[in-house]
Amino acid sequence: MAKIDDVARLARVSKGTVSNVFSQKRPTSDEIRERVMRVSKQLNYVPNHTARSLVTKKTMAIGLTIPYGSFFFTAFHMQFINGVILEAAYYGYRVLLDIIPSQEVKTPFLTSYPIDGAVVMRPTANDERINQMHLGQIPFVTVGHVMNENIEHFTSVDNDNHQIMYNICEYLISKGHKDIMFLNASELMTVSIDRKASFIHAMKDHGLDVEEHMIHHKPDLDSSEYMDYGYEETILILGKQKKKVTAIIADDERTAFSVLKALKDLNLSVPGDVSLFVVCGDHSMMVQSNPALTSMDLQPSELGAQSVRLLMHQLGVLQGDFSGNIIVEGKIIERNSVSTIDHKEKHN
Amino acid sequence: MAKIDDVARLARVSKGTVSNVFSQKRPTSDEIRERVMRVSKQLNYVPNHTARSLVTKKTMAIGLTIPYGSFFFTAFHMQFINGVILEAAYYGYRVLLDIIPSQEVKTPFLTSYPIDGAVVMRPTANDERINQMHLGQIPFVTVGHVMNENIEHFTSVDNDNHQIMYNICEYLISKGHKDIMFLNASELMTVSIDRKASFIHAMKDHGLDVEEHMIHHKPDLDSSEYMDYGYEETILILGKQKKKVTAIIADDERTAFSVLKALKDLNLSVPGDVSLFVVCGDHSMMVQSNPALTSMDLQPSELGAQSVRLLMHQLGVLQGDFSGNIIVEGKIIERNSVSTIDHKEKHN
DNA sequence: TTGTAAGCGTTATCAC
DNA sequence: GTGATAACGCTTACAA
Repeated sequence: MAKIDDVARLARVSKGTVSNVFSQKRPTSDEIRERVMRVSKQLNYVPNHTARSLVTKKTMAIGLTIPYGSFFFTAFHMQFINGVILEAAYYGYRVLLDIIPSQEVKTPFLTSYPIDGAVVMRPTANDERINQMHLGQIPFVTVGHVMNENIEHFTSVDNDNHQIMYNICEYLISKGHKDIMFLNASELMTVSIDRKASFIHAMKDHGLDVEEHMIHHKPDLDSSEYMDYGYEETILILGKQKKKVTAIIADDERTAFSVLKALKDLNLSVPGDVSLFVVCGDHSMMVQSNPALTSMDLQPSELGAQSVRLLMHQLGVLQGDFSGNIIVEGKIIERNSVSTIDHKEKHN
Repeated sequence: MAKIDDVARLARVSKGTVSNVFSQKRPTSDEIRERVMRVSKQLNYVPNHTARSLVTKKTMAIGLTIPYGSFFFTAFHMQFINGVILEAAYYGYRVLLDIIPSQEVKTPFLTSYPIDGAVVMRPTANDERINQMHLGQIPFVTVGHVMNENIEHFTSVDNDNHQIMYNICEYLISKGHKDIMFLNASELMTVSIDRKASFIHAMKDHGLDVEEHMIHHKPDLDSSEYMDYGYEETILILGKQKKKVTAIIADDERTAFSVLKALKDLNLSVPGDVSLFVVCGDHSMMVQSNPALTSMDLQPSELGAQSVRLLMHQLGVLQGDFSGNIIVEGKIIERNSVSTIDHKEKHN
């Protein structure tokens, strides 16, 4: 590969000038610029990204850290990633997928991350990756709030998980549901902690008790139960234990579909016997499902875009020291999986 | 951030020695290694990735190039990406998402790619990105074969699209279907070219004519029709034009769901009136759909892993100059969306 | 096994 | 506007 000296020599200018032509950081005369570009094309020269990074201390890449424990992407992840990539590209940044797989990895020793900043998706409590970023002094914004000791971090994007969960409960309760089963996200994630609290809160506010069988958490990725989350719980609680449950809240569409399958196996109809509410999920899937699934739209793509914008502020790409929380609204989208319970009927 | 000199000074060794401790390329005495590590921890030192890259000429990252025109990920993409990331991580490589968005981008001037190699997903005919890689001398493997002038490239991973399409057709024909509508992928992608050819081939082999209304191509991403692909075609051909169609082959699950919706709107049942066959698609979705969708499993995750392995051979990480095509098998998974046509019944 | 010093390919700082 | 030259932080011969 041709290097800057080759171009400089052939164009009979100094390397500094060639550099200026490409970086556009200093003006150059038309004549020289043209000559340099012509020679560059001829030699097939492009500036070496790594060398440039070494001196500018910018990699023009941001890391996208996917939560450990949700390695199988859901629609939420995909849409979020879409939002991040698109927005990052807009500012000339590339996205480095930064996933810590649970499997063994060959990386012998760590090095610094070749990124200027990072978007950390759904941090867990005391998330080790957050500590890493903090130590490495890498600017980052999280989706979902940080719960690490000694780290006060106020740059994050999130839905208002408290509000969202509260709204979902009120929605269901207003339809006459009292026996609600909540299939929450992984216990480790901070969002699930918030949602659980709000679930309990909302129930209490309406004079409803929360029993143990009503809240479940998604198992770890390594767990054999991971893929069946939703199915097993439904079979167990509604089938074997014969608990009364009139509505189920599922954490994502995969879980929702598992529930649907379990309900079918139990000969229970939706929403006739049991109502189903999905937190997030892919629109086209929700629509087509039978019945179409009522859901809470978390606007993942918007979350992704906003998180990048926040990061750009931290990196100085966007003006203004904009740090803080951005709340993206969640909207209930009514479809056909939730029905109203007529309590008089139930009295016989 | 601490640098290697700081560590060297404090540990009273040379920078070369510190380097050796971290890179493990040369043996170091236990005593010194320990001292260096202790000081490093104390100073919070990690080797600078960029500086290392500059001299080793390795970035330890591979690019993952998602096809232009399919910016909305399907299950195929997600599973493929999963396969790539996992396998790359195993060899200590990170993955740089390398998507060329159709929108305007701020990148003023190009630089070299900070990657050691790339996986190019679903290249189009005369794919510009392939030309770029070729020019930049970046090793790459494609998923789907290359159709660029002057570029002979034999390192790719693929399903046997000819065989797959042929098998699908034979499967449908064996069930008595003669009027099959094929909702193909984007016209630009090389896979769609192969599949179209095989579709026609298979039909001809069974004495069936292929009329114009039987083959469609997914519109461009920018097109307003993109999201409705499947719905519009079904309404148009089966509804307005009242063409006889007993089976539909959909390119992905999104398209399949759109078709399902259109069919419902047309008051046509699946598989009673029309059979539906999906190429690829997410297992959990296909299973839960009503009816469960019969599909061809393309094993995207396996494709991803294999493509990385091939790339590792090219990068010398894996031994042996393994270049060529790896074919990943496609398997028909029978569920409930395809029915057998009894031709006697149709004679009244 | 460890130290020394010459790069790696840019950009940045000065002069001019 | 342009040209020298010193960084940038590391690896790697080569020497010791």
